[in-house]
Amino acid sequence: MARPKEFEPEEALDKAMRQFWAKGYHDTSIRDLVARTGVNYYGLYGEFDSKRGLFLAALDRYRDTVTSAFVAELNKPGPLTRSLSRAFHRLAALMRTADGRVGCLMANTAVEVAPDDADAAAKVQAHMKQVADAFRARLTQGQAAGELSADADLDALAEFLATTAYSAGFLLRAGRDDAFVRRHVRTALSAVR
Amino acid sequence: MARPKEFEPEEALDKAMRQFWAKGYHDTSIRDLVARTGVNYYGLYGEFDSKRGLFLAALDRYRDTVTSAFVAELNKPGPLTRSLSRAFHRLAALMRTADGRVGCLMANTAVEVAPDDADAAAKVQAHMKQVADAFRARLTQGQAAGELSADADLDALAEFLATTAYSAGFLLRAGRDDAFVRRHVRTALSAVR
DNA sequence: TTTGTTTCATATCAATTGCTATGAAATGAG
DNA sequence: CTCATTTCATAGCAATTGATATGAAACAAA
Repeated sequence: MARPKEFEPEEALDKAMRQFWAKGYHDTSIRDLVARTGVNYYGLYGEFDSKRGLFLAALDRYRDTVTSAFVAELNKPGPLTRSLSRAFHRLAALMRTADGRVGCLMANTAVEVAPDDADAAAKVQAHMKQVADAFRARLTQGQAAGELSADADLDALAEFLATTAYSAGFLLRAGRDDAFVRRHVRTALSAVR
Repeated sequence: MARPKEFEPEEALDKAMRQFWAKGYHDTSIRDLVARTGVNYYGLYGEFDSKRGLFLAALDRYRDTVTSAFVAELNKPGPLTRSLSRAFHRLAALMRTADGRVGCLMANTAVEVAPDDADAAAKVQAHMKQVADAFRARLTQGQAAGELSADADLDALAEFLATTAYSAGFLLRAGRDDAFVRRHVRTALSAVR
């Protein structure tokens, strides 16, 4: 018994996420978010409390969509080397959106807001752990299959690959072309043996 | 025949650089810069034209001080492996300032401002080239000394190491501890052979 | 249709932004 | 000392910020 909302919260959150992804937190205003989501102030504040609340929700959505897609790609069957290179290829695709080469929202956030926002920092940390865990699981599986030397330090390699993923996002956002990023990843993967 | 300035331009620029380094561009206000440098609006604008002008000048100063120090460390005599690991150790020290683990100003700028500021982007690009060139020169020297396989792709390795340097800055800013960064660098260096 | 509730569109708020103007203070030339 | 010049300290500017208030519009229950 009331006027219905004219927006889908998930859809609005997705659009807000893309805005933060492209422009960062400080350079995105509420008015930008209103324009991009098509949701007015009332709806935005009613749903997310504040600009910061919306941002934190966007980080969660990023984890549930982009990060998940990457991890899923990594878990697809196939030989280890092919798995890794395919996952990084997918990563590059994910970081190239309609807004351009936006990189990784979590990496961008780690640089721009995490030093001054404990909640954002916690979400970034959780994300990094999630990615490193996914790599570690895949490496463990590969080691069991004999695709990796028995004495390889899986923890170190997993964290290294996770950081390499962030580097790829950084390079794309910094304007390096796909070939440059591909070469970087190829060199990094040469450490996995 | 006039009132003398009460500040040293270089010294003020250095303080401004550290402010941008710690807090980024958008989250630093002119008032923050006035407070930190001790120079008033008149002096700041007379010397640097605008907030953006001051920022661009700060990027130049970073290149001339921090980047230079890193490159100098890399060029110190010694075996290749030791040179590299010592350079990365120095890097970690440079990225830990009185403001905390601030990472690399150029990397931070690449993420936060470069996508929307061509001049800043150009300075970041120049910095990346400078670092990669330094690594390439050191690798070439190492290869000549037989410390590196004859068929090693020096261009790829140099860019990889440059990106690894940025990654180290990223990790520090993201809050990872020194041991984590050290391990990452060690794993990365295993690709240099 | 009436009424109560919720959302919409927009106006408005105080605070902050980058930047400029203003007058007092500090110098050295005459 | 006088005075022109430059810097200092601070007040002020319009514009933008995050956030809220207000009244009209859109529903469903009665």
